[in-house]
Amino acid sequence: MALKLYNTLSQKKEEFIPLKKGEVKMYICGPTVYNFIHIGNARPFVIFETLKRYLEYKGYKVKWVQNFTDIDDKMINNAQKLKITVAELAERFIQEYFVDADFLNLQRAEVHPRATEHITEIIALIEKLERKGYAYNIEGDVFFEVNKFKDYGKLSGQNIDELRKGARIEVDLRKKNTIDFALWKKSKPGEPFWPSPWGEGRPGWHIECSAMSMKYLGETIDIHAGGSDLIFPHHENEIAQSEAATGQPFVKYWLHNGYIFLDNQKMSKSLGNIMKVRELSKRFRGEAVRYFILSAHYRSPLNFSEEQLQQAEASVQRIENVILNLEHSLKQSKIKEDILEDQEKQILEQKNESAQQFIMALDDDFNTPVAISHLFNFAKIINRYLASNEGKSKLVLEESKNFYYTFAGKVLGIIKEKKKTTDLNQEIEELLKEREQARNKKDWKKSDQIREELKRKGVILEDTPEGVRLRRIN
RNA sequence: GGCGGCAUAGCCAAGUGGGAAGGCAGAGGACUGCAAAUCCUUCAUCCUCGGUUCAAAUCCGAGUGCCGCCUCCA
Repeated sequence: MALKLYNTLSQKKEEFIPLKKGEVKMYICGPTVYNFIHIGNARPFVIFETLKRYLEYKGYKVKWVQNFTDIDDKMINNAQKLKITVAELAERFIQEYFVDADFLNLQRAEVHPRATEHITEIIALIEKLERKGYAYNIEGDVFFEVNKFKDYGKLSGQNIDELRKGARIEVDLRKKNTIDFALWKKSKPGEPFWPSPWGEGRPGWHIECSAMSMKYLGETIDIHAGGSDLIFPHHENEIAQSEAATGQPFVKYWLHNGYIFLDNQKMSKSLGNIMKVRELSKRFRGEAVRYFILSAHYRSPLNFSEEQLQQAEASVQRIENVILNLEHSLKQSKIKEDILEDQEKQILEQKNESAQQFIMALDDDFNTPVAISHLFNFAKIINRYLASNEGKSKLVLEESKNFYYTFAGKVLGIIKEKKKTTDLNQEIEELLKEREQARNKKDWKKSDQIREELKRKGVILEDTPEGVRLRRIN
């Protein structure tokens, strides 16, 4: 089955064919580490990390790079405000990023390069552009001359003349053209700087991604992804500088996700309508936040609300429950080996069908909401089977469990392996025994009290026809 | 002004020509000592108006409302 992805460059869904068979090189624009990330920042990280998981599931070897922007105006301003150095600020928020990333169940990229650690490569790239006549130096500021790059605007569908008209930015009159952008910025007093052929300064914003993408992944890569707001100018400029320098296509598939809205407006730090991931982590589980993000198609807008997160919690729990139900049944005595009845053969077929549908959905431009719906479809089927009183087939239970661990766990990352409920402490064991005795005596009051007490200790107790079942509150 | 997106149930969200998926919430029922979990049943004139078609949520046209990018931004 072929994976199709919507390529911003062609504005069409295209079949995904990697440059090198069996291997995928992808670069995700990471955070500028001047503050905590918010849920809008987290969306592309979750989406494209999930895409990476899916590519791996499909058997690709994925090389995934995600950068940290650790030098720019915002970094400098915030460092000044906090009275620390830019480097200290970066260090702090890189650590904080990883705390949030772990909460979101994000796997690490193969490399997390930082702009300031690649000044040599950046300078070399600018020099190359200068040699080829695409860059010009004015008093220590180096600009990219957009008019020299004929494909400028191909990603964002803009043409140069319109861009000129629409320019709202305060224009640096020294530039040859209003839309020329900075490759290297001369440092002002008090700002961090690095020596360069053009004097002391620092890299422009766009050049770092070009330099690091090329360094770790090569001149042409398969996938470059980020939020839609990066299409212009960031990614447009990356294309210009990279392709001007190498003469090669920079990226085969450009992927962009839609925004997260809060109060009907794009969530953004400058508007101040943000919800930090750190804030959410105090009230919701990472699984639920992940589910929330994956519950809409990645290119659609997604509205943030507390209610949405609560619904996501409940939905995740339904999937966790089906796994719990399966595991509970597997521990029962009435388990059958091998022999399958017709009904059971049918269930296995339905499981395969659901798996296939799940894959088809993701193959169709990574349609996670549809994929998720198939997890629920099969949940109904398997729960129905589990609710019957007959002996259960071990094979059916195992395969079903596997289905969820593979798709909900490994691929989507919306469930984690649970702490084993078997490692109960002695106190809880005692309470369980006590309650069992009370129930035998039909002392419901005491029995209910103990159930309440267990709940306070983080264990939810459920009575089933096959004995008590325990569930941990996370 | 240029480029682009969105509008489907109480809430979320798929579907882009022929059955309106799925989740959350709600209602009723089954099971249970009670809960919980689970199962069964139930829950949509697809923003408006025209048009094309045997057939439209889906295609075309007009309109309404909301939003984004063109400035740092995921």
